[in-house]
Amino acid sequence: MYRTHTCGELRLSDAGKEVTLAGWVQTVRKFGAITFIDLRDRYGITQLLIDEAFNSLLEENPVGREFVLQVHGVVSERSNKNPQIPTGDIEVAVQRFTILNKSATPPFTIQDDTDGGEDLRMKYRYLDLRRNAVKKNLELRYAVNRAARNYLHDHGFMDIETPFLIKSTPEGARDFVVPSRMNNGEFYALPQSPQTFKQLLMVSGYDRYYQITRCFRDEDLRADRQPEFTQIDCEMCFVEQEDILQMFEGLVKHIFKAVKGIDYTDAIERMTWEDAMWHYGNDKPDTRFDMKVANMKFPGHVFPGKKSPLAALHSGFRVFDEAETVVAIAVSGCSEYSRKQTDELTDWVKRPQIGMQGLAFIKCNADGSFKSSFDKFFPEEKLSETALATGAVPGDLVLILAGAEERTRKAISELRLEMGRRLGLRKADEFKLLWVLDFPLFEYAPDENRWVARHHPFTSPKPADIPVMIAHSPEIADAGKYLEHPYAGIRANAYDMVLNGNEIGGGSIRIYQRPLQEKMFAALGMSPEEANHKFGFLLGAFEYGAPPHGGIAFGFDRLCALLGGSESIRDFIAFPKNNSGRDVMLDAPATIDPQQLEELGLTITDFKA
RNA sequence: GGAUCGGUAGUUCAGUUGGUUAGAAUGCCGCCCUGUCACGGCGGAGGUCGCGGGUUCGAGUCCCGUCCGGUCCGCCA
Repeated sequence: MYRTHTCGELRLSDAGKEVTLAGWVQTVRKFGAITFIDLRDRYGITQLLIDEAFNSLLEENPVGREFVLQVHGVVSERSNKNPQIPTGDIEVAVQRFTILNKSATPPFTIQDDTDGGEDLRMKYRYLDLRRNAVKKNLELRYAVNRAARNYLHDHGFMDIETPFLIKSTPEGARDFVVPSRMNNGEFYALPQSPQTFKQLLMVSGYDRYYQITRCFRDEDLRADRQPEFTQIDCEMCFVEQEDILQMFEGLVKHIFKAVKGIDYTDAIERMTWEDAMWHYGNDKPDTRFDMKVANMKFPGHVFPGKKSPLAALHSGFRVFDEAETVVAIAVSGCSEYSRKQTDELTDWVKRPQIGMQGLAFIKCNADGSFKSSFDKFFPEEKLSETALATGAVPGDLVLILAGAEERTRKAISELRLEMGRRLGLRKADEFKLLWVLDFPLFEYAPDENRWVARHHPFTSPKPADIPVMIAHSPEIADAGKYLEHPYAGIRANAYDMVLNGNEIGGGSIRIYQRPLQEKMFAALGMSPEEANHKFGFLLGAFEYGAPPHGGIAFGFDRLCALLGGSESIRDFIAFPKNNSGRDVMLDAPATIDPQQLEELGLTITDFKA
């Protein structure tokens, strides 16, 4: 037996016990004749005391950081206690120890506030994982996993594994591709999600399915995007949208309670996609703070039901008059911004990533007067009218952006988030959930001049919009007027769950009837032959009693990161890839032997050796 | 595919207008220290300034290229 106790469990009540511990050396503190060693394992740190009588042991067997020790000794009360650690009342007076393994000096310190940079920590990830900070994240991940499984199990969901070696479908993200040795010249693809399999399981009658499983997408990465990532993937039979919303609202609340101890008792707020775009310029708004977007001017067909408060306003200010869209936000308490500060904000919106030409502003002074960056074009009552539309009060700074609809709306959304951040309105310990509903079913792809599925091609339209889809063909005569095509107004039976401005889950009620699925493929520009080649198995399954069904998938890594208060998902994945999709520890991807290539019937024609 | 920031001691970083021998902290090594827990004190070792080219009397510093890493845009049904 290597140990009788872990390094995290001994307390004052254990004083006098003879124990054996095993672990890693955190630090060695030497004081002439006596030496303290902090011994660490997954469970904590226990101080070892090697006193005068045993000091020769240490001289004969020098011990350094990260050495693996087995020690035998007696638990004793410390004369100087350390209230900062759970084992701080005791120490183990060592009588004998064994160096189970030596360690080279680690390239960075194994501490909460390590001196190691990201790159180095990834290269030596097995050392990084010894750090408390990373360990806490993996523990949180496991807690979320367990909470999800418990909830889903309790609600009759069954975990069923689906294959990783499947067929490539060029719709959507790029596939990772795996060559087949036994079928030369042919390739598997790794799943972007188990989507079609879970739908087939519904056809098979497994009416509540879940899987916490890996998905693969060969697209460029971000702090919150990895080429392989984990989803909590769920599907249910005989459900409508409302059933799904209820069930998974419950799941997320259960996770909050189990993992963070948070009672999220309010019903999760719901918002249509159109309202999200209208009020926040964004389909995943951060609703922790208000600062809603005021729409001064916009093309009517984007928001057919909306009226702009200042649509009729003719300012004589060309920046506004010639813009497709004018939007504004009121930033609380910032009317005293200096020229330097407003210039800095202007530079911020001019950055290529935002891409605005400039920034107009109105200072709503405390005395009720207004001062704007475009005073000579606007009489004061129009400034007041504009400010009023944003809900500004004296002391506020109204920021106005003008330009092309899509870009401007995106920019005001970014500006809103940035101002929210600067004003400290995006608190890491506050959690605000939101359902976004009624997404458009289709999106227009200008470069291909066709409709693409905004969610995926298995998403059902809103029942009310199905006749529109069936009645019209997808052809777009004038690409510039695609918004006037009936398909632009078709809404999807789809829903996203948003947490603090991050999409953490999304799903839909699926199409389950062959004719409608065929119509959908046709709407996406797929010929019947093509549809049959790619998705014949699904169309076939729909011939044999497919039940109504729908589901949702949560981004597990991202959910964990958000619950852990981090923007980056890397520290919540044991062995993540870097920004270029490389595993710097394994140095993967890598070339393979010519023999392997030959077996696979592959020739590399163009690569930088 | 694009933008942007960075690459200097094992590590994290500083390095002025281009100017003598490139610094700090930490880690590492040695000596001292009987109550530390970020121990402390003294001493020491440690550098191809990512790589290649250019400008210059002179380059860590300026220019061009390239590689690596971070962040973002495009992309991610």
